Amino acid sequence: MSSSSKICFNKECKELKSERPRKGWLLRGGEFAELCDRCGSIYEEGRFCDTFHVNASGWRCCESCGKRVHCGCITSVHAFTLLDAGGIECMTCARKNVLVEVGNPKMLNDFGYLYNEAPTPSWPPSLFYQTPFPERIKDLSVKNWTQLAGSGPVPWRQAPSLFNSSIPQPELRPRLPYEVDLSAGIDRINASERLSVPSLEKRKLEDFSERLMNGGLKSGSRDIPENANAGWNQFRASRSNCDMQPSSCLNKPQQSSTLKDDSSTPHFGLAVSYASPSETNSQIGVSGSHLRPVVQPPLVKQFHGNLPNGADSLGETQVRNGRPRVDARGRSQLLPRSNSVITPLFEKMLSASDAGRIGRLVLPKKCAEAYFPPISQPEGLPLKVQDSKGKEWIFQFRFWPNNNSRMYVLEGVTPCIQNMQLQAGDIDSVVLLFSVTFSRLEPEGKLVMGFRKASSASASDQDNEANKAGTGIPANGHAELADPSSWSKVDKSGYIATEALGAKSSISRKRKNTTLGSKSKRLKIENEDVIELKLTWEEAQGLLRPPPNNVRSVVVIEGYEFEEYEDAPILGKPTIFATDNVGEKIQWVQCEDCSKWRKVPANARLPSKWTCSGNLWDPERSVCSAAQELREEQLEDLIAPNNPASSKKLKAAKQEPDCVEALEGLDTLANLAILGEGEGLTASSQATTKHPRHRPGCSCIVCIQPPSGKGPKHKQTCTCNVCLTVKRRFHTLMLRREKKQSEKDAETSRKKQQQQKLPVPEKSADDDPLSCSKTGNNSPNEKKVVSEGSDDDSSRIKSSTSPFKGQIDLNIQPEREEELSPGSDSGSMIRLLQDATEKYLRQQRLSSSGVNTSSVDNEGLQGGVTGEKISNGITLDGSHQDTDEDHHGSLSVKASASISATG
DNA sequence: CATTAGCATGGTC
DNA sequence: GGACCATGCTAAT
Repeated sequence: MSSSSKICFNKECKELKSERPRKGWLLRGGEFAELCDRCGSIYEEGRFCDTFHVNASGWRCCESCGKRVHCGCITSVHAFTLLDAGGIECMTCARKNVLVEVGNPKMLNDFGYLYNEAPTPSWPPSLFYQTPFPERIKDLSVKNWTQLAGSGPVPWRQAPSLFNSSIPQPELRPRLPYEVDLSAGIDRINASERLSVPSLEKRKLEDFSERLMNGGLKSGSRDIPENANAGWNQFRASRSNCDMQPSSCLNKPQQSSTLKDDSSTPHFGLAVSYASPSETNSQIGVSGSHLRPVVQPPLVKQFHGNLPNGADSLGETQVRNGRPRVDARGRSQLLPRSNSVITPLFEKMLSASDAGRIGRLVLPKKCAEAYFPPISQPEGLPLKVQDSKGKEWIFQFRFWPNNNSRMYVLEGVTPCIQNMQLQAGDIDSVVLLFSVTFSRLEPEGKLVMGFRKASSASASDQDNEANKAGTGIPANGHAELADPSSWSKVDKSGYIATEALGAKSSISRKRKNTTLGSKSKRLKIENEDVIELKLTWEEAQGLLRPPPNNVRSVVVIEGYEFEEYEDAPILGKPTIFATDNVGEKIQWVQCEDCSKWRKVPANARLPSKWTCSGNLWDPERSVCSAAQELREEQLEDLIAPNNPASSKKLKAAKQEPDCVEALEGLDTLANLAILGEGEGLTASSQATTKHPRHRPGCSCIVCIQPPSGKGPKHKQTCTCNVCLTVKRRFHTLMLRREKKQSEKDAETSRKKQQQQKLPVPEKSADDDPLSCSKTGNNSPNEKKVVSEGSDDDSSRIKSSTSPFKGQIDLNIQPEREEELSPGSDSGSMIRLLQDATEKYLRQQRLSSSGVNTSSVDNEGLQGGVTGEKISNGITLDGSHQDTDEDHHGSLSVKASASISATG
């Protein structure tokens, strides 16, 4: 340990360190070299090698600028990057080159969201080093992907402001040459036994360098996928797949040759990075960083809070998503070392044809339309996807017309699948044992693909999967994660448990009769146990605690403070997070001895063996003899939703997610192994068949989508959930807007009237959007519209100025806002909107003399919707760019005119 | 002839 | 019966 000596760590220097030694480079041991002031300054100025290693070997010249760079010591390890073609490049040049590309705003255009392989400009030098810089270059170059993919602007997802990061550019000074892996593939957190794999240690040292600070703290954008599965060094394989991934290869100016072994030995980001900013489980504000034993996730303190976007992004996401909070929570849990979040999108069991040589992966239509860029041409577009190893693939995302509908496929997946070692030889097992998952890395919008091992080993041992005692955690399959060679076989994506079950059932069925396969292949999650598993994922995150010795050192990196622990975090005492009656976050913990539940602060970190005596917060209840504060029924309420046994009742669905944050389930940790990709958490209620994360009632873009295909799928009188939802939302929106507008009008009118000294008209007429013109509203802003087909004079509808000035997102899934374009089933949605609009107008008419309420949802919807068009006044603006007439442009509804009456 | 691309068919929900 | 999707089939390369 550098600190052990009082002498400057620089062996060329014999000076004593000052009281506060200057920090130098990161040592292999995870500590920083402590230097004397002079050396520290020299180091910081980047002159260390120039000063002390002048005569040392290892000097090379930058291929770009010719500058001499010392490549032979730990100090300068980050000062250069290896070029595929040989030679090295100083980081200045490397960065310059990268940034030039990265900084290209065009990357953010159109497909930037997804294809932006957007390495952040803030890539730390170390990344270049550790991970073959060339790889990064490749990534960057893949920006061309935009063009590849770009068959036109496809606002599927807005490009994140990756390049607007306020995060300061890292200095080029060498730093943290080793360790610190924040990436912490959650999936890999799991079992410690894996951690013990000897080889891992080395790997960790060599591969996991400072992702924590660099990747995690700064860029973050690229981290998750890696941590999800491996690392950025995995790209090499792409070489062998060049033919299959033309773009990828073409865009790869440089290949990493020096690190290719990396890919063969996948990362084991054992470190845990748990930062759950928003989540209530404050107990773990940990993020892993961690140095040392490969196995340990160091805890990073305040990780999120310090992140530029961390919590915010999450919060925003939650808000914007408008999804069940559980989802958000799940996501928040998956915030390894950065503010990036992986949003599980969907998964698909691999079918024989998917895994076959044809290389076509059939995508569930709804998912494809919901989460992939809209495509209007059958040819589709190239889709860049990063696999769990960090390797990038480009698939052709396209569709085939099929029965007036579309059949979406991803072409060119074979190499990927093969690469994942899911390869044939046993296609059957591939089909049966794996599923592919798709997630989106936020905010980058990058598509991340993962393979999940639905079942481990051969079908014969599937039984093990059934051994999901309580938590339903597959008994096996995780150990494999520890084995690099098999790593790729195991997916780390979230829904493992689910898949395991699904796979299991599919396996058994399929083995008997392949024709039955499709049934099980469907993305259905109907086993309650699965739900439990997913819940446990969250739980697991709440179980990490600082290691017993709690020997920590605080390291400030890039302005962020990290707590580093020598030992791996331990699994803490399972607790139940809740909110007490005064709204404070607390957690309930059970005494090891008396089993009574005690209330402790939410941020209390409790040892796994916690007893009442440890109740420092409530002296009165610091002894087992003290009565339990929590009543049994209350306890049940708390536990039930999360308790595997009781969760079967799906009580969780009724629970306020905020109240119960975590629960028991150490077993879950094992599950973490497979929850790698950051995917994982799911809602507490049962998933729908449409989306693993979605529950009945979910109104996300996927779930709400009307059956796709051509032609109206929903009649105007349809009262299905989708229609009702759309209508309701639309209605609500209209009401709101109208109200707003009315208020404005009222204000305007008042002013005007005051000016004219005219009697103030009935306020209600102005304030109430529902007050139709009958009331004699003379608002100057009032516009009129003929409600076609109206058969009564009540058809006068005052809507004042356009309630729809802007676009209306009926999906209330902002993340899809930009994607609501052509490819989707917007046609149907438009129709629904029309219906809703009509409904609304009708209601307005009908209730013209009354005050409308917001509870109109259904009644209004039920009643006589005619086929009348709302072409008057309201423009349903669908830019019909899709060749498919049913795929209208967007869902945005623009009512350019106000609705008014014509009598 | 092998492979690929695209469409069609049929099973399942 | 419609929608979805696995997969078969065939034309094209």
